[in-house]
Amino acid sequence: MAYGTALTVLADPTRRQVFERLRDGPRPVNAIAAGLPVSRPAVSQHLKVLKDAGLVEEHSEGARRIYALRREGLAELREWLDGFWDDALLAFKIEAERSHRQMKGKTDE
Amino acid sequence: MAYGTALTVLADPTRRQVFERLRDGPRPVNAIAAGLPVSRPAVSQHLKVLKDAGLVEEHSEGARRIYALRREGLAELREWLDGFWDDALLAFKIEAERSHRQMKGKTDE
DNA sequence: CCGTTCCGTAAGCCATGACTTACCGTAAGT
DNA sequence: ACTTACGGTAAGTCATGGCTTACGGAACGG
Repeated sequence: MAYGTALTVLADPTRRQVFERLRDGPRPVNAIAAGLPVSRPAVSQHLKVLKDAGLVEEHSEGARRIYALRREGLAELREWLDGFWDDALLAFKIEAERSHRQMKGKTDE
Repeated sequence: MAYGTALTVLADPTRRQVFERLRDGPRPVNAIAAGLPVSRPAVSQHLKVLKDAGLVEEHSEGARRIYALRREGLAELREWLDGFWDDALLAFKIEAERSHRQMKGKTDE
């Protein structure tokens, strides 16, 4: 149940910011922490949690640690979410809605 | 940023159990709480949180409150997740895999 | 009515975890 | 070697929130 891990880990707003900052590409801790409302060690701790959860990966480049996104870490969470639309037809409808945001169907709401 | 709300709310394991129990259809609080490792009031509290987050909806039937899943509450979270695959081609592949998996009804793990 | 079932709310306890500061090792520049 | 950037780890503080028990009100059956 790694989707549970992903949910737990991404629940924290600060940690989510850290994670989202990696969207645009790998970065050293420095660059990630810059501008964030918390101290640099706090960011380090968040990165550790993210890494343990398989959501980021890290490699050293000299003195710096470069962190990068691991999209596969989100896979199980995605599948779990998809599981809520288990009917194929309904799933299709959802997909369509997502694609072009226009549904005049009979759905409530 | 309602996806943040959804993440926060679904991060708790017990609350997630409550939520998942509604997958098979609407249920009164009674039925939801049965078998869970926490007290009935705890379940009520979780349901309130879920409702405030737009993840479930509630209507009264006599003395009982019936709770039901609101899949739309997951929409933003889904979109946020999808946003991590911003390359159109890659996104398409993911969609295809998702559809495929659902058609087959095959569960992996 | 009276008891029972249903469930939401209040109050309080307690563990979890997100921060801080302080410190340490390592890498590179001079 | 000395120094300066980089960043992980330790220890301790404090707020958050998930749980419990206790209670109260609403609906239904007898």
